[in-house]
Amino acid sequence: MTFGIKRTHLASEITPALDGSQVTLLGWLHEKRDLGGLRFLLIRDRSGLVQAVAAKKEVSPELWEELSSFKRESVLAVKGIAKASPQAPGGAEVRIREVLLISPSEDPPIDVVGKTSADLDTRLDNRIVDLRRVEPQAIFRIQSTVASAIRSYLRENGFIEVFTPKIIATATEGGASLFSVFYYDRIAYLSQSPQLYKEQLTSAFERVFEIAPAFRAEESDTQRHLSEITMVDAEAAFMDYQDVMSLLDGLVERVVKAVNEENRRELRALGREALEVKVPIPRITYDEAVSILDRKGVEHEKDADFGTVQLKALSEELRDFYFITDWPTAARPFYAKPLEGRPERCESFDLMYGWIELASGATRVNDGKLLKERMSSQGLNPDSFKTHLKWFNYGMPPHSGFGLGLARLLMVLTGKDNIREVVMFPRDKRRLEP
RNA sequence: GCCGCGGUGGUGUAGCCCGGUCGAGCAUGGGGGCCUGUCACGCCCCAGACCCGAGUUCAAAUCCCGGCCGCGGCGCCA
Repeated sequence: MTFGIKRTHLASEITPALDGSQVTLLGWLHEKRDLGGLRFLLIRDRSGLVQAVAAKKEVSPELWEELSSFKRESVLAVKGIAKASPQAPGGAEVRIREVLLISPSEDPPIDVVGKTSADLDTRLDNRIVDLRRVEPQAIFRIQSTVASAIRSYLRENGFIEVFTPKIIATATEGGASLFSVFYYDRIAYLSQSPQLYKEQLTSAFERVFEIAPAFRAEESDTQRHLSEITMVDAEAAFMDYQDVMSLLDGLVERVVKAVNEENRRELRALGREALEVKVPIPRITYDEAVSILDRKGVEHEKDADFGTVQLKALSEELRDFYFITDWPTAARPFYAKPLEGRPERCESFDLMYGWIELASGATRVNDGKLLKERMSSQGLNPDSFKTHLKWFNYGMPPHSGFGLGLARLLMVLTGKDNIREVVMFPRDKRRLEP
C-alpha cells in the first residue's frame, strides 16, 4: 500500500464478536453526528456502513478538533478498537483512536445519504458521486451478476465469447442510422450491431456470443432508448428460432435465479421482492397478437411493426415475459428467414416484458442467393455486402440467434422505467458527458 | 423530430393563474454555538437562489416572444 496504511477489516466485518480487537477501516465519510461530548462518524466502504465513535474525554484535543473538520465523502483511515455495543447499529462499532485524512472532499454536489433526492438529470451530471448512493450501487451490482450469469450460461451451452470490431466500413446495412468517425483518411462508422460478424462466425465456431456496445444515431428520445447501448448477442449454427427461444428461456431463468441468490440485499434496497419467471416463456404469433388488438379495437397497420400504442394494449393481456413470433417478413431485417410455404411471415421473434422489447431474434437466411434477393427487396444494394456474402460460398451452416439489450433487461429486473437509471454513463441525443 | 408541461440557493420544493404585500417561504446540505449514545439526533444563530436574451408595464420570479436545458407522451428505431 503506497499510502502506508493497511485495512484490517471491512465495515461489514465489524461485529460484536470482534470486541476488543484493534481494527483499521478504510473508506469514505458517509455522515457525521456531533452530540457535544460524542462524535459519530459513519464510514462507508464496498461492504457497507459502520459507525465509528469518539468521546471527548477519551481522545486528544487535537484529534477531537480534527473529527469535526472532515467533510462528507472524504477518504479516511480510521484506527480504533472494535466494541460490541447494544446502542450501535448492528451491535458493534469502532472506538476511534486515530484518524487519517487520506483524501479530502469538498461538499458533495448531491446528497449521498438519501435525505434529499435529486433529479435524474442532476444525478447524471454528478454520476460518480451518485453511484455511491445505495440505489445505483444496487443496480450496478445486479448488473454485474447478470453479466456473469449470462456468460456462464452461454459458455455452458457451448458458446464462446468473441469480440468483433466496432469500427466498420460500410453504412449501407439499412435500419438504424450510424455514427460516422474519421478513420485516418477515410470515413468509417460505429457498429450498430455485430449481426453480420456473429453470423459469419457460426461457420467457424458454431456458437458465439458477445457482450459489447452498439451505437445508434437515432432520433429516439424516450425512456428506453440510448445512443450507445450494451448488447448481448448470440448466434448458433444448427439452431432455429424455436431453439433460440428455448435458449433464452434458460438464460432468463438463470439470470433471475442468480440475482435472487446473489443480490438479496440489493433487491431489498430497490424495494423489490424476489424475482420470478415461469418457463417456458409463453409464445404467441404476430397474427395472434393482431387478433388480440382487433378484439380490443386497437388500430394497427397491416403487416407492420407494432407501435407503442399496440404494444401497450397487448401488455394489458400479456404480462411479464412473452415472445411474439412469426413476424411479417417485410417488417424484419433482410437476414430473417421466411417461413417455408408462407414467405410473408418469417422465423423471427421478439422477447417482450410488458410493452418493452428486450430481445429480438430469428432463424437467418443461410442461402447466399436468397439473401441477395432479400437485400434487394428491402431496398439494399447486395454489392455493398460483398465481403459478407462471400462467406456464404464456403459452408455457411443454418443458424439462428438473438440480440438482447442488457439495460432493458436490467430495467425489468430492477423495476426502473428510465434506461438512464441502469446505465452508468448514458449517451443520448444531448448527453455526451460525463 | 412533433405535442404538452416546466426551469427559484449545493440539492429538493413553495410562490407564478390573479404583476406591487418577495427584503422570495420550507426542508436538506453548509458555517457558527450548545449538547456524552446518536442512528432523519435535538435546539439557537448565520450565509446561500428567481436559466439566458429581448419585450410589455410606473412596477416582472410572476405577463408576452425567442433560445437553451429538463420532464412526460408520441414518432424514429438490424
